[in-house]
Amino acid sequence: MKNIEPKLVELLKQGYCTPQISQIAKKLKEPGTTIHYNIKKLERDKVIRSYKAVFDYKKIDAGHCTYVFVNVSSEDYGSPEKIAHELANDPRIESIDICTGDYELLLKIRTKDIDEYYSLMKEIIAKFKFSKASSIISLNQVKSEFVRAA
Amino acid sequence: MKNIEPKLVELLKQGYCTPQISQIAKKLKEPGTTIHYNIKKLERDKVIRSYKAVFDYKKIDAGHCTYVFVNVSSEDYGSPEKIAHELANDPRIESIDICTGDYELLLKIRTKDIDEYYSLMKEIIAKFKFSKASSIISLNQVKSEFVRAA
DNA sequence: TCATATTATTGTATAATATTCAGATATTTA
DNA sequence: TAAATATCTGAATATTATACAATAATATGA
Repeated sequence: MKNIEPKLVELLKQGYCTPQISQIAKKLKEPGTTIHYNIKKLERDKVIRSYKAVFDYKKIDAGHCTYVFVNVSSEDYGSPEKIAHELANDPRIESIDICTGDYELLLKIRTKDIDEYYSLMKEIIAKFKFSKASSIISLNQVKSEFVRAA
Repeated sequence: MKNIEPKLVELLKQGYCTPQISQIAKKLKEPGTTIHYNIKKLERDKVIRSYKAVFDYKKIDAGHCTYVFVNVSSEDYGSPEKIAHELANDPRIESIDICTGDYELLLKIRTKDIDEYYSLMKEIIAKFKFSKASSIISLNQVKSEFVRAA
């Protein structure tokens, strides 16, 4: 058998979706062409960045969710953006923020389990020479990406 | 003129999108019917929870992003889930986690500006009798919902 | 092991949906 | 207030998803 599922998940996690114009038209009781026009405008103006799927992350081996506060190395302290952009390549990192407070970066990380989390952290701490990383583990994800849990 | 934009944003923020089967088929070089079958399976098994849009939140009056750690009231300490589910109704709250550490809840909040943030916080602190709330403001959102910033 | 049931793949036909286009209407600009 | 620009919308068309049926692969269990 072809194992298409992981490829689908990877594509749908970031994009490869599209708005349901006729469903929206029905819901808002407006002509489909009007909805179409307005959505294209939002796309043209880059108000909409992407259309994507939201998963039950436990079911795609990404059920272990952790927030990580990071102090970057003293050399990188002045421009954490560079590291942030490199971290953005990792598909296990859901979000990256430059933030106020005692740390420069706040990461949201999804891994299969705490073991995978541990190895990812060791990897990125070594690679980017973080001076400190402090973790908060999510025990229950009630809402994610504006979508409520089942 | 009809001002459809805010209604579109509200709908697309949580759903009203669908996968682009033929595009995925082209990308993965598989028959469209095979992709269709596999995606329907993911939906049937509730692996996929929703299809939605990701926005440039600055452009939809939601550019002020804050992470808020919450201590709930002593009465609610044993079951923060109840409050979490009520908070989930607010469209300005992107995510809600029950978490480890010094706080019970971690919220991700998107408002137009710090004024709207302030009034929202006053509202929910009063409503749910939080005993403490500690905020970290996002200065730069490099990646959100698995999608990189422009 | 081998028969049987279940699940997965895929081409063809059809249904549903998005998109184009052109004309009308509203709004902005100068 | 006239001209330019942006928005709305119905009708025609193009694209895409879906239903179906045949086939193939895998799992089940005596």
